[in-house]
Amino acid sequence: MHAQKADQRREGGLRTRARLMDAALDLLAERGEDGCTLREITDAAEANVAAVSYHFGSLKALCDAAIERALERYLDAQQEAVSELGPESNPEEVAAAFARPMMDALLKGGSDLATMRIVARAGLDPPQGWVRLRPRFEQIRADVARVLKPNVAGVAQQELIFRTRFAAGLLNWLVLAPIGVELGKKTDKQLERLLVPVLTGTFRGTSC
Amino acid sequence: MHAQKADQRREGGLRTRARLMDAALDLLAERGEDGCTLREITDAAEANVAAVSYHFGSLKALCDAAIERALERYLDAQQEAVSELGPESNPEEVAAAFARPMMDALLKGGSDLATMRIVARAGLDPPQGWVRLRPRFEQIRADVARVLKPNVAGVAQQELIFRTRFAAGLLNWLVLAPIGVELGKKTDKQLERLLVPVLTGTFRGTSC
DNA sequence: ACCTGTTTCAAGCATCTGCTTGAATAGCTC
DNA sequence: GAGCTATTCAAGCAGATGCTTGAAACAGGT
Repeated sequence: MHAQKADQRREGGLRTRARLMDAALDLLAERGEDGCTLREITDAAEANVAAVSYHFGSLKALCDAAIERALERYLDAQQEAVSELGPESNPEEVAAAFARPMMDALLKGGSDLATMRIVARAGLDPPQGWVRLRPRFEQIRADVARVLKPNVAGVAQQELIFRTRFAAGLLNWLVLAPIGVELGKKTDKQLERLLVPVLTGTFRGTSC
Repeated sequence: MHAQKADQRREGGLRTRARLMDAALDLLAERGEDGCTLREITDAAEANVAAVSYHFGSLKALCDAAIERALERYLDAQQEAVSELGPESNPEEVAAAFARPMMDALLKGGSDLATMRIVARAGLDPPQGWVRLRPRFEQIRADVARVLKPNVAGVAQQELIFRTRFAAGLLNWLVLAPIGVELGKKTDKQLERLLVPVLTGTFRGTSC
């Protein structure tokens, strides 16, 4: 193929592909994988139904791609927030860092919140590419538990990992529940004051 | 109508109605309201498709009825568990009582777990009859917050109600998430030892 | 035996589902 | 212009969806 510029010839194609992706992201966040139809997506993206088959192969493939992108975005944000913790961080700081991506999404709304809602749904109903991403989730939980350990007396590492999963579950539930949208109208500080103590308590359990 | 026994003539009809209800409960718990079809339900209930229209009017009406029954079952169990708390109960006892219905469902599985899964889904996506049941939910949260108040220093009643909502959200997430099924294989004591400290921490926040 | 009201059933209807198809459109090179 | 390739489009297909229909089956009462 003597077409170095063959892919550039039609940036319109890429634009359609991106619009489909964005539309899928929104609808997946709203209604989940079942419940959003091919025609809904193409209508929202202002594209023809055949565009999905052409660009992604199938509706399922498009959804998988959108979900995987959402998961990766979340992992990146979460990893960055947690990586700023030092070995001397107390449980409150860990909770604040851990909740940061979800809180930002709640406050900002839009496609950021959509991303987090997809992540939360993926936690309830693990998608195709879950296996590939799971190590990253486990790594983050292990990191959090390691930082937590010195400051939570008499609780085994394994149990701290469980508590981290519960904390993540709580945040996931929040972005999916109506109360989450409600809390998203508050200010950053208000939300933090409400959420961080709860997560701190989740980490610490009955040991103070 | 001179038919005092007209309703008794066909108890078979009631049996079909009940089978439809049970099948709907199971499928709603598994897949949610979207995602379970008329034919799936009637196949599971070994009934004809027309039976749904005949007994309930429509698929939606059947689902609404099943969801409402699940919510009422949950509210009864929750209310009973919480009512046994006294004004001197500490946060740990409150947490244990509050989590009792969900923990029982996880351990027992079957239609009890199905009921709780429907409740959890209803919390994320409030159904038709939510308005009618909401006061009972609010009453329970207020009761829990009132018992909690004397033992959680310096936290406003309103914030304790929020924490109770978070605690409920955590339990709801648990019955929907794969980890919940996993934890259901443990013993009652093991599950309690794992869950109650976390919920206690959720209630207490950073104040011990 | 006949009637009456309740419940079941097979068949079918209109609509929506995901996906395919063949033709049309547009940019690029020559 | 012609030729090539990438993209878009209207139309249509087979299957699934919720629901309706008219007939049948059945248990009583007369």
